[in-house]
Amino acid sequence: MQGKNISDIIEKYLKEMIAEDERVEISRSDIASHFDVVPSQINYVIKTRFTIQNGYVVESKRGGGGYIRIEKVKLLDNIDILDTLINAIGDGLTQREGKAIINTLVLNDLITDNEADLVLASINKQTLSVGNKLLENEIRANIMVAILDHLRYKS
Amino acid sequence: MQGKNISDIIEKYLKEMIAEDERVEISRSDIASHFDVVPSQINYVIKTRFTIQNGYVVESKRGGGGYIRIEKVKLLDNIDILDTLINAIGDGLTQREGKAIINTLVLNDLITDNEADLVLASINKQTLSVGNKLLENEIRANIMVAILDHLRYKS
DNA sequence: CGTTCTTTGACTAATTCTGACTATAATTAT
DNA sequence: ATAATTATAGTCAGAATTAGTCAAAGAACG
Repeated sequence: MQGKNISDIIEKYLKEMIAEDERVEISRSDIASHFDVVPSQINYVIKTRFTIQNGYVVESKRGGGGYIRIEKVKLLDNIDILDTLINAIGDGLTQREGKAIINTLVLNDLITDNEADLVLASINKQTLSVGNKLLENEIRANIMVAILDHLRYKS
Repeated sequence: MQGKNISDIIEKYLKEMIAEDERVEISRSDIASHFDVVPSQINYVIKTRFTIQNGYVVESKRGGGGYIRIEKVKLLDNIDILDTLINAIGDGLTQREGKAIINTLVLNDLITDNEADLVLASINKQTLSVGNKLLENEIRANIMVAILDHLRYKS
């Protein structure tokens, strides 16, 4: 698993940093030049090895003082149901289906009533009205998946 | 909110002043020379970090004895601010502006940290990515307004 | 062999920094 | 009073500095 290619080496390097600090902020170009690879390879490493499924949350900022921040989060136990729901969503979700999912989340104590109300407001038909049913359902699906992904861990 | 770029440092400095006094009056050129930047950088810092979305109101005066006054507003005292925010949103909202608003809502105890995280996931750039930035910002604006409207009914 | 994973780089996007030019208010000179 | 001068702050566009995307080429794997 280690050392076969440069991506694995960079992965190991970053994970050693995170093992110490739980949260790490890097400069993409610094890491890239340290390992003598093109900067976009850092994006590749992050996209393939620091996913939320693996328990990592990544944020970044461009411009002067820009950074990539990688944080290790603790995944919760209930994630099977989340995977199931995400798979069911696919790339489209109607309002009715969305409401059903939110209901499930409340019943399983994954979100509170108040949180459910906010999510409902977000995925509401009028809120997402965009003159194209297919696109609307796709956006609703994206939002729902983002929320389910967030529920994978505790902040 | 780090210290790698000078704008963040100036932001932090000003917020420390405001933390003490709730309202602060500065001389643009003094601050600029204190941090050794051009004066217009102070405008940049204010425009990007002390907006109404961030919960600040800024007034200024030119000419002799001129100043820039920054004041932190409280949503509780001032429920009109919700309308002001909705107005400011108009028909487009960037991710950055959205984050600022959500942060302000948390600081004013209108939503919890968990609720904020869910809303953040909803309005995230990746989530709303639809290949058209104008449309993306419009959807984000719709979501944010729906949330703010919901909050108004609750209180 | 064909498939999947890795590497590369050209192009894009976001954010910050800078300076020339503009606008406004107070003070001083006529 | 009015005009000229001085002292502030504002705007805007371009340069500089980061990071992101995407697709094609190359390597490894089965």
